[in-house]
Amino acid sequence: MASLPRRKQPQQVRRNLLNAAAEIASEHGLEFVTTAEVAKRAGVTSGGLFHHFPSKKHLIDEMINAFMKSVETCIEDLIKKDPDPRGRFTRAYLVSSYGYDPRSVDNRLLGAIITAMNRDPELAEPWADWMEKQMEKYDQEKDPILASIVRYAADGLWMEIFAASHVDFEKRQAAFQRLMDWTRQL
Amino acid sequence: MASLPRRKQPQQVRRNLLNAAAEIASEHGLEFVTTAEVAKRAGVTSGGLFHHFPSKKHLIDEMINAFMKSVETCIEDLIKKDPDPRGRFTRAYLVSSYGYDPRSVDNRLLGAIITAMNRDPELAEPWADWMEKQMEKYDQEKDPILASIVRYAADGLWMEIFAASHVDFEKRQAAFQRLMDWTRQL
DNA sequence: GACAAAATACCGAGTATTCGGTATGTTTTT
DNA sequence: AAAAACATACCGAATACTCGGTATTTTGTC
Repeated sequence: MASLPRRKQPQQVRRNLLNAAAEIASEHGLEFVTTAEVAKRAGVTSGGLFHHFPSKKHLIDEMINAFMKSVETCIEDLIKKDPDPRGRFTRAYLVSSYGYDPRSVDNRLLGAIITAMNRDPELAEPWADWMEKQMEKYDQEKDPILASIVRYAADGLWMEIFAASHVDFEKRQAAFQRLMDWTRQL
Repeated sequence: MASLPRRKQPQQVRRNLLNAAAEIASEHGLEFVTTAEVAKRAGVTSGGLFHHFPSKKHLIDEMINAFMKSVETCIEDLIKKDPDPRGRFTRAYLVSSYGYDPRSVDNRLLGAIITAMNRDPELAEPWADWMEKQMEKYDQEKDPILASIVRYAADGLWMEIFAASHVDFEKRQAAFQRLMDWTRQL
């Protein structure tokens, strides 16, 4: 079968570059994302990459923003599907933190991004703004302190997977269950 | 006053090198720790550094181990000074997580190290072993699940400082207080 | 204690490699 | 023909690490 002449799809190449960057960051960490490797995985040369992005920073920033957006929509979906209005946001936040598979691409990528946030605080701002907006919308809870504790614990649950070498999954599950129960009485 | 001829103090130079590495890591992140800069800050040339350490990795690993040891002794001191035997370990863990000043050298260094743990899991093992040992010693609590939740929340409290751009310190303080109360009834 | 010998501590100029980025072509689409 | 979408060939700076040499300290011997 004679293949049709391949038409160039620049926007697809662009997406490929962003995906390649995310892939490398999740596999080995943000520091291993080099322009040469990203270009190679996207089936393009270095020159091609710099045709689509004026600098490496632009590429990375756009990749991070795209991922954060996907996390946001994930949480928003969980909220929409939740029949119980009490503590919806906090519960969705908890589920999304706990649900991550330690080896998953997303979890490792999120780790790389949070790391980058520490170095570059302006990266954290869109996320903080979104959080604040969600809080205003949903945080009309009876016990906002308990809600914040649940969210702190959710972060801890996530970090355990991110940084710990071996984990007691039974205890972890039990802690998650109790936290979930707490969100019902918010 | 004529200064005495300066005697060489190799072990002091060694410490200076380790301190310089920690300093740079806490100021700008582990990725900015270069052998040249470390040597410069320690008042030594690159060659001098590699006389004391066979590779950069050896230098970094030793620096990390030293810092982890200091955190361990900090927690152990808190335990010793605590008159209430109930939930001692969990309380000390919580205090040490909450107490960190966001801008402090130690907190930023710890961030850099935890980041490195994700990339290099063998770095996390000594810490995990120590944690397990502490758990066996102190975790004879009535409610081990609640204890683990408090510790998860402590990690979350720490991470908020590490990664967030702006923080509600009042709410943070309130959450800390309630967590402290919980440790009294463990 | 004097003194040579050996070991240690350190210097500083390199080396090979990697990386982000550029300048300039060549092909494809419009 | 003009513009967009790439490829090719470089550049300059940075980095971990090496290596030959020198200064300093310690050790062994009388």
